[in-house]
Amino acid sequence: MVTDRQTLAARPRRALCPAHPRHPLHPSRKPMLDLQYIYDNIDAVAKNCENRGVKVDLDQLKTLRDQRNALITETDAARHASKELSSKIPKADAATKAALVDEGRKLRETIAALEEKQREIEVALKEIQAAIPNMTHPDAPVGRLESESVAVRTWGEPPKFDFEPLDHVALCEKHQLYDLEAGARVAGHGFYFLKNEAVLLELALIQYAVQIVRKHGFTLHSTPDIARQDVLEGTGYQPRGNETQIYSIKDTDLCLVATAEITLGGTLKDQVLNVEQLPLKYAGISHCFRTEAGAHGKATRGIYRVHQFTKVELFAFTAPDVAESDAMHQQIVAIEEEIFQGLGIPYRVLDICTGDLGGPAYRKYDLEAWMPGRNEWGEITSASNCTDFQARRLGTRCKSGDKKGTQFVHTLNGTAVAITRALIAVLENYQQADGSIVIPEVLRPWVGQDKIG
RNA sequence: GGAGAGGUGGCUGAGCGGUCUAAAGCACCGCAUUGCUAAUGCGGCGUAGGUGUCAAAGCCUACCGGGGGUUCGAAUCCCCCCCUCUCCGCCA
Repeated sequence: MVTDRQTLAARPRRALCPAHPRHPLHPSRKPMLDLQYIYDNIDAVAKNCENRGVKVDLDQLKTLRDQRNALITETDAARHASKELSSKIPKADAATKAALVDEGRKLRETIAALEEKQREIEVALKEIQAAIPNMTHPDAPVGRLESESVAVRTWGEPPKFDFEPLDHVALCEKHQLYDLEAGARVAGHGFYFLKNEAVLLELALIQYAVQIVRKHGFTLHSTPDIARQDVLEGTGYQPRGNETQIYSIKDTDLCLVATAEITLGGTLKDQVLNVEQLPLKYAGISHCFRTEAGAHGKATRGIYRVHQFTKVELFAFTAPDVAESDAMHQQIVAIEEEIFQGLGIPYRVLDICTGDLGGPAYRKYDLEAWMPGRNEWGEITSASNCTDFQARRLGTRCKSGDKKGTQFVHTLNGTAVAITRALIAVLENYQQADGSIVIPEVLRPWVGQDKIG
């Protein structure tokens, strides 16, 4: 994912918490850790929250959990009584019947009151539960600051220019590769027209990425660009509210997707799979729409941070086993690296530190490309292993022959190529002294020329 | 967008206000039996939560597309929504 971690990856929590569990902003709508797991591993969870810089009242959670269980027992007993009573009514004579019906009516009220109480406790409980982030891979670097993420490896050499390199803004203007003014006129700031070779590059990058991921067994999808609210919620996005990153369509429950992670993850919402079907490897092409709320003033020049871009995304469902999802995570990162190595873009791989993981990720690697125009590294991809955190909310489970019941699968997502960021990296790294831009070898079959200008 | 039909357990499919604790069949598993393949009989066969236990068994509750309502009692009646199929309209 190419995204501002502060705003999207962190997925800020709601400010207000409406009481109804079905309310779109209700905390239960977020992915979360299993309640029983938290209860049984309270110390480990507490330690993890601390590492991630998240404050949670686990004592309160424990209290509420006990209250909840007691209430469930009580409510179930009341319902049992009610059922028993009802079954007597058909056989009763008229006199006792009236009395029984009356008693039943009272029982119904009791049950309703208990249920109401249970709901209240559940709301409070889930509010805490939803604030608890996923557990963390033992090898992930512990740290609070973005700078504490660890560069695990670097590939390629930042190009040395014997001239003053231009940034993508200058390059795009010079070669008429985009039209920001027209974009703003048509749709507002943050929207843009790609033009000329940039259009060909966009198509070429998609083709190139799609060919590679397909080679690695990812099933290609071109996905809807909109999704229902409950799909957004299932994948852990907050569709509405003040700080949302998501555009929603008025008077409907539809939203513009921020990534194909949402649509691909949604494909198996509430499904029970057979463990033998796993892993499932999906790739999706979609447009991505992001409001970038709260991101004003940060790198707003050009197309580094925009409200819409096109992306090829990888998504995987694996067996509920950390060894499995870990291996898939490595594979996804390897594919991302293969893509950027093929493009000849220098990059480094960051092992994201605990404080910057966001809620759902168990571990996350970002690729940052060298961007000469910024004279620094810039995020181009992001790959997360969400273990079962997202699947719990999505309701994607699997059955394995030897085990009773079902387990939540593990989900992973990663960027194959996000067009705007990749475009910046290509343009800036391949610029020449004469102002022209060389087209990377691997893209030429689709671009149809070897340089711009 | 309009009209009609329909969504029930892994699948087929009955039930249309009161042991539904969901019939039956298929599939699947176990046992028995028949010298093999196969057939037959018997039993089992879901998910989630709670309780219980060292663990389990067991017991309780919920779940018949989703949500809400009526009722002592709802798969069954009422309202809203979603989806599928057929036909019509519109359209790239």
